[in-house]
Amino acid sequence: MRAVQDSMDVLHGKWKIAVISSICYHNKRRFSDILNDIDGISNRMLSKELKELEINMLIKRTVYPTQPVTVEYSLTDHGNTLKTIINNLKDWGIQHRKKIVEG
Amino acid sequence: MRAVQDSMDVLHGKWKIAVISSICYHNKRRFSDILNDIDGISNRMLSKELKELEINMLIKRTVYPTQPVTVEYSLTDHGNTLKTIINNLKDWGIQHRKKIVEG
DNA sequence: CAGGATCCTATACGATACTG
DNA sequence: CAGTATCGTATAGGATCCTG
Repeated sequence: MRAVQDSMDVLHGKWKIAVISSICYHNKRRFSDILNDIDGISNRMLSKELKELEINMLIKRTVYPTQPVTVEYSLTDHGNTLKTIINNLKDWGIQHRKKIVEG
Repeated sequence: MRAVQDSMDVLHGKWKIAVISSICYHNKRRFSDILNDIDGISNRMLSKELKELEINMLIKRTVYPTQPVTVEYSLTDHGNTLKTIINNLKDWGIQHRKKIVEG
């Protein structure tokens, strides 16, 4: 039970899983790209979520010294282990929507 | 991506998964029992979470006409389909904790 | 481009007291 | 027992503007 909470401590918030999914799907992804991928997210929140994900070692931030700088986000090996959960959540979400619509 | 969000819409909040886990583990569970199972939850929040879970058809509320009334909560068939996800989250939480501790 | 700073609102959550 | 009502605080999140 505590273990489940440990997971949720990392995945909480409105956008965290969407951010991970975006990076995961594209392998590498830039700030502005993720901003476009996720409908409704603000730069403030994206910045905040990315920072938290990095602290939790789920994503890696790479800076290239271009002008202006280029920043790429990618999943760490540890972050990649979330794929199963994300897929499960996706499958269950589809099931659930069907269930709710059917009544 | 939308599907993942559909799942999170149902599982959001500080206690939802803990409540489901409590009921799931015991098969049937009463209000005061869940209150004791989950460390830190208030009756107000438990009431709120149970109501939302019932609206989303994940749990079933059964009232027995004793004096005072007895109320039992159990998972619906649909609620039971969450077991996989909860187990995944549990396993991942353990992995993650290990990772964080190791550095 | 990749954010940071600021301000503001909404909601989540907690504590406590009360009721059929 | 199984909640509801009320109140107060904290945090999440949104909008906008600014900067190296």
